[in-house]
Amino acid sequence: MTTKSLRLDEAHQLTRLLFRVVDRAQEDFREVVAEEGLTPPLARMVLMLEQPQPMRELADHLRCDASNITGLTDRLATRDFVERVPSEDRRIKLVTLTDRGRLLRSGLVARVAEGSTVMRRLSDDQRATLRPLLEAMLIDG
Amino acid sequence: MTTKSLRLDEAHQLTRLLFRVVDRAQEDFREVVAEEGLTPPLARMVLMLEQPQPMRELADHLRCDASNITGLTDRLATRDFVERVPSEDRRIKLVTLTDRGRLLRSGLVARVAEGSTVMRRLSDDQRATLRPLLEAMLIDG
DNA sequence: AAAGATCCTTGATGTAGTCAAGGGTCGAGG
DNA sequence: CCTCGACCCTTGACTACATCAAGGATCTTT
Repeated sequence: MTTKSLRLDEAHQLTRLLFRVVDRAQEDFREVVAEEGLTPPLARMVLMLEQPQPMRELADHLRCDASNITGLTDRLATRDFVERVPSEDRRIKLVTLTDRGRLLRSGLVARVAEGSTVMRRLSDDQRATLRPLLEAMLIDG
Repeated sequence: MTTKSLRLDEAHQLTRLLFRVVDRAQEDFREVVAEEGLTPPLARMVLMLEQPQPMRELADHLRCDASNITGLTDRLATRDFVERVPSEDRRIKLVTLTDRGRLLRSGLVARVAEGSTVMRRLSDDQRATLRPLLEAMLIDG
């Protein structure tokens, strides 16, 4: 019983710790993408566009309603970062990066990786230790 | 040069991995608090109210504008989870859990700790390994 | 050819967040 | 004492996200 409540307490602490890391990581992300004038949802969408994607696909991956994608796409399109390209199946529209969008995306990719202060604080050894733990946390689902 | 680009690539991968964990953790949180009829911002506020807090304090900790706290407090107040209690300094209002709010909060604390599927996937050993890494990621500001 | 499914958009609605402005309160200096 | 500046909270206007319900266009299946 002592053992058990101790374990529970440890679990709570570790969870809190994880949440703080989560917060920090998001904040880092937000700051980085804000430098490019983007909000996190817009940036995530841009990052997902290495290849042109059907809007439906984007909705599935971002786990949101399809109608939401319409709005995000509109906002990116008015800034000339993406355009809607018709697909063979004419129901489907492929969201495609413009030249300007590709430039934006490559900048984002670099900055996001470098800008994660959370990761920068770890040594190479620590990173190597971390990787399998992160992978374990994602098993299934 | 090969070494360096390899390191960069590893960093990218690790960052992506971290982001997936972050996503998963948030999703877990959202599901758990949704069971209590709360959105994440409302839940975070409730969790912060172990003791009554000046609204200003809440704004600082949640890193948002003070006016935002007014809205969140309103929403929690109409559901009778919190109330505004005057402080000695009459400029300050203390957001305080009602009885119903305290009940809600203790339920949340338990569920959040247990509901983090991300953490449940780790063994005790893995958790022990993880902790110092998380701590390292948070060093300073 | 008709029925049903799929894709995207639109309109309505609610939450969350920001900023600017303003009223109430406190504290310090004249 | 009293005024000025600082601080706290609220309001109003605005934007971004997100959901749902409904609808038009297109494909697929029967």
